[in-house]
Amino acid sequence: MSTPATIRGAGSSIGSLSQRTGCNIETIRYYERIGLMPEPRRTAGGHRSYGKSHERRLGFIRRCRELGFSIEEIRVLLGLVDGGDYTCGEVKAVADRHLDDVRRKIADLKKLERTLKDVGAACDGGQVPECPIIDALYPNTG
Amino acid sequence: MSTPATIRGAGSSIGSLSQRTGCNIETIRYYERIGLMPEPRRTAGGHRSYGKSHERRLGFIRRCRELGFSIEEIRVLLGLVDGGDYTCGEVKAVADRHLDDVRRKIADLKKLERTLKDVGAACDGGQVPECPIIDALYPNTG
DNA sequence: TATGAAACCTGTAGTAACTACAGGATCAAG
DNA sequence: CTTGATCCTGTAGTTACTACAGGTTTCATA
Repeated sequence: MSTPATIRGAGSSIGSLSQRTGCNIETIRYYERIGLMPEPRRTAGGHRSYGKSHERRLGFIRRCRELGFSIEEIRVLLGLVDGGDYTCGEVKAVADRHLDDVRRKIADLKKLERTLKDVGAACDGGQVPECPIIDALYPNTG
Repeated sequence: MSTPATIRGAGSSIGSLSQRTGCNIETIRYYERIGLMPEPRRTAGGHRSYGKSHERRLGFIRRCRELGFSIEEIRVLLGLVDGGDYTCGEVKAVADRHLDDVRRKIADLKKLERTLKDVGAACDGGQVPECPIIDALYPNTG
């Protein structure tokens, strides 16, 4: 009458939290070690026991990571949330700074893509030795 | 009548190689340690002494890194060059694989950019607590 | 030739964000 | 009570460098 890991609010094991969130076990322990996740209660034998709030928080962290926020950015975000008195402006500042980062990365990669395409275009991929790509990769060959 | 570091083909110091290539000293030593750069000759006192071929090779490595090739990809490329019997096709294969990687990264970042923009749009950045960005970052808040 | 600062040497440890063990304890089912 | 799955801690590995500490060499100047 219940999922194996959640028997009447007794809390769930790290394994089942891992399965539900898609975050692997070592990573959950890692987040605890670096202080993103709070220390959970333990069973008599010392096994970690998680509740709903842990799952929510871990979900938040994972979502942020998917969106490319760094651990330190997430720490700031969580600090605001934990403090409880954050404003929209504070949160938006973090998000906007991050958006700028992402846009810069896109621009860099696009430049890179063009160069790689150009470099590759010079080469027909044949059996001939002395590939023009190699030459192109030597800066100002003289 | 000569640059301080290059006295009559005697080879240049790691410091001047660093300056000419823009690659910092620790990194040059690191490339040597991992086998990308060959061990250079040494002075009587044990200081590294580089020639033109080292500068060319280091230039190649740096250029590849700028283009986002990983150290292992560069190792493959250099292996082909060092072997001397590479074909255009082999080189192009490495470059094309890398170009695919870059394009995948661009696509991912663009998706991310859209999401961050959407998330940010919900927020007016005001003084109000309870920012909608935070809510958006909790996955399926129920 | 002596001196002293700048550059160099080796080896180790730190960075980001995890992942992967080793070696042992606990849990849940039968 | 046994057994196999899961969990525990602690340490080391990953990528591509960077940053020391503590000591030696070089080289321009006095």
